[in-house]
Amino acid sequence: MKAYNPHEIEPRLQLAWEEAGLYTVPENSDRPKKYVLEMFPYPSGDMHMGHASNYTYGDVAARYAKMRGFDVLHPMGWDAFGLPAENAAVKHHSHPALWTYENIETQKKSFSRMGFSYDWDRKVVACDPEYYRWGQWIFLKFWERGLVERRNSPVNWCPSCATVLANEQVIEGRCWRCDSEVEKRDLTQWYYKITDYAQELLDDLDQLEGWPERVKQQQANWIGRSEGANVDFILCDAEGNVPAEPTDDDIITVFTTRADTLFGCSFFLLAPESKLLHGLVAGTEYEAPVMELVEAAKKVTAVQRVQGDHEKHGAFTGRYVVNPINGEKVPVWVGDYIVADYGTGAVMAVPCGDARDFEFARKYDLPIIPIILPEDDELYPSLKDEQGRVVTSVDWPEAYAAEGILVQSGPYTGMRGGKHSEGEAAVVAALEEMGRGRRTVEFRLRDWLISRQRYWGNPIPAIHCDTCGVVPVPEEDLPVRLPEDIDLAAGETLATHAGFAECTCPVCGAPARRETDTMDTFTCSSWYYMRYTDPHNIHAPFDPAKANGWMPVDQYIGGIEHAILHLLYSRFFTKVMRDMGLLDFDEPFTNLLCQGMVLDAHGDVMSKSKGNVVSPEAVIAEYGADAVRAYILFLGPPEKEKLWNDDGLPGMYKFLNRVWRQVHDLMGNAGDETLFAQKPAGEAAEAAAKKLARERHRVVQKVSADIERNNFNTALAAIMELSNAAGEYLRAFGPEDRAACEDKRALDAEVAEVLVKLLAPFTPHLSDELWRQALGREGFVYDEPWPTFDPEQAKADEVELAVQICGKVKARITVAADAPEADVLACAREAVADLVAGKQVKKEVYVPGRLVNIVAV
RNA sequence: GCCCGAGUGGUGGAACGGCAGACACGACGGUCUCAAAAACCGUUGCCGCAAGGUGUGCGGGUUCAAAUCCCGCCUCGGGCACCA
Repeated sequence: MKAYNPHEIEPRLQLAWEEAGLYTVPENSDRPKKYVLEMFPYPSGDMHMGHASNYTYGDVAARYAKMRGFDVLHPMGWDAFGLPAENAAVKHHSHPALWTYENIETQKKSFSRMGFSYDWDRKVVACDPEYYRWGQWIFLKFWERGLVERRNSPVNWCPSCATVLANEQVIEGRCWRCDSEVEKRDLTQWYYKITDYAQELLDDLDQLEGWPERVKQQQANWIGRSEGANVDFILCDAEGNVPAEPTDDDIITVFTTRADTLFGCSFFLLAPESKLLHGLVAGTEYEAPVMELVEAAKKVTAVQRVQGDHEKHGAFTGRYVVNPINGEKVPVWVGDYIVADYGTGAVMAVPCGDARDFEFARKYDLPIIPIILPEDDELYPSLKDEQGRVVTSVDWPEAYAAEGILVQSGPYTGMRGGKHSEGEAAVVAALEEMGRGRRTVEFRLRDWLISRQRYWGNPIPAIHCDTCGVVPVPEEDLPVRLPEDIDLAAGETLATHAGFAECTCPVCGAPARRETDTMDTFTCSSWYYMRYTDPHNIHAPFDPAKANGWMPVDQYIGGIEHAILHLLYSRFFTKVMRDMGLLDFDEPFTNLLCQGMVLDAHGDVMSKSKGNVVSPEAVIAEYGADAVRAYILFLGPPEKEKLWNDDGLPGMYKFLNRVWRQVHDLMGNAGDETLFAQKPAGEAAEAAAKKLARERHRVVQKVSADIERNNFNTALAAIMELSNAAGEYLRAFGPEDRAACEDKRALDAEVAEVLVKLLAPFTPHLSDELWRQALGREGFVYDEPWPTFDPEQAKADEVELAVQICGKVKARITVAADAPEADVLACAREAVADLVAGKQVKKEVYVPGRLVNIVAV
């Protein structure tokens, strides 16, 4: 027997697997399919521990599925567009493609060194024109379907990245990538109208039973559906007179979820960015203070706002509107806490029921009219009895936003108020009746801003023509290729590049300008998983038959940081492509596993600046890929954060060594390396043999179930238990003892095979080497069927039970597993007879295989 | 503020409402060795010499039985946030 040497085995087998095309998945077989996918990486440089763990989980799932008889699609690729490549190009005076492809090669080698079972024939690289042309094609199809829009509005601008960002890419007012403070700018940009799918994106979360609850919750939060009503207020003069026939210009609509509080509206607010504002104050004494506030509001950054407690500011416009529910005149103010692009950008203020309005009313001494009270409030009886009493702001301690009883609310007084309340329904019904309100739903989700002012991305296939306007690039002209001769270090961009923008209008043939913005990299990652199903198609992004055959992804694995971004966009793409007739399913990812971060031993994030980074390459160099894989899996459940402690790795290496020797020993070819101490065979020894035979079945059952639940750590623990049982057995019987007994020879061979196969998804090199070298088999263990088990044989014929008195363990008894309840109880009573003596037995509970509980007092 | 999730030995972590701490790491003791490494054996929640007691963030409750279910807190992590 040779000693276990991963450094010799692993590279040799990796080469053999590659030469055999082991991971090339067959098309059109009659086996069931399984699509196992890990989120493709950004080619940032070396493989880090996050990659290693993420892809190890996927590899176990894929290898297990293959051995269970599935055709397994398990591809890999690179999310290759993005800013780091540009920054590197500037730094090294080279081209982003160079840096990108170099990193891809480095990572690809690392992945192979980990022994991952990827079908490399299906590699997808997002910056390859053969891939990105279809991203452009999808853009054109979205455009045809009215899902592309170019519009001017305030957008998030990252000054450091020199580009705009999507809402999803702004985290607490900062750029998701470089952490710079994001500014608001008014710019004309390209959007994908994801809001058209807001309702379905929300509803279909319910279908996703295989997704973690927190991810669904986060998406629901982000989509942010609010049911409410639009209510029309009408501009009036200072006396409260409204035009007899109000036109659209006289109406300002607000969105509210609390129409029930309309009687408490004491002022009215517009966002500083409101387009109506200037018309209301132009030429009046109010113009100056209002405009001053508008200017001041522009200077408040998102970061300042997020950091909370930003004091509210407002200014009176000198104008009034009439409240449709009671005809009351209320003043119109501008308030810097009103969000311009949510609802209508105008709000009815009800200070008694809203903390923000309350704060504003206090500051500017505006009336606070109490119209809703908690049922047990002490003011309630007095207000209820004395209709018409107006309590001033001095009397009213704080905003009451919860459900309550409406007071001072005309015909609605006494009704329940609150969101979706009786009062709310009644008020909206009345407004609808008079044509001054209607039910509506608002979403927090904004359209997806996809244009970026960067070079290293997928060019937006559009052309600007002076006569025809903005027109699409004809399909046959795709792809719009990125020019290769660009000097980013000298500050050159697509917009300043000589030649790129130059073109002719495809409609009228006149000289025109090409769009010089590129697409958000998240457009590339929104459909790559479909491309894997048909990666070399030159006529279409994919053949719908192939995509429908493999999709949806059965098991998707990636980081929690994409809970919203990538996962929401991908769901959106899937739904649009379904509506285009390309796909016949609604959701791209059936089961989602979000892995937790790998942290250092103290629980800190690994970072270069902290100097606490553990490189997978370095530990592979010491212990081999199999030990690293197994150790990662053993650290804990995938979805939890994992603390990497170098001290544990040698332990895993030791375990693999032990299995190596045990398998050889079981096969009778350990030679002088039979290291296990010999004990004379006897009754205890026979018990060890019996236990091993039982464990062989029990452990296969447990490992199978655990892998299916992604509990890889406990699956490995169970394999260790089988190995421990094998160790006891091998210590009890020497090679000669076993060779002389037919039953034992059979047990030896069976346990050796089971150990090798159970470990195959976890430590593929070790298993595959043992498969041929120790077990003397042919082919690859990857192609072998997963071991089966017999639940009957997994059961022990004798069990130890705890005997409790009132829930406290007082004794233990051993009984036959199938002993009748009466016998077990009799045995239990006897075991604790002295403790029960003189007491009255009230109840006896027998849980087979577990315990007997005697309740005696 | 709203919405999720998590608190178990020295450490990572196990545990369909049924013997808490599986499986490991570490530590301690031992075998082998001139010695060390490797390998192997044993001990290891806490208090206690022991009998025994006690124990899953804290306080209650349900139950024959609670880490697990319910109620109220505390702490930590994550998401959203002047979203009307």
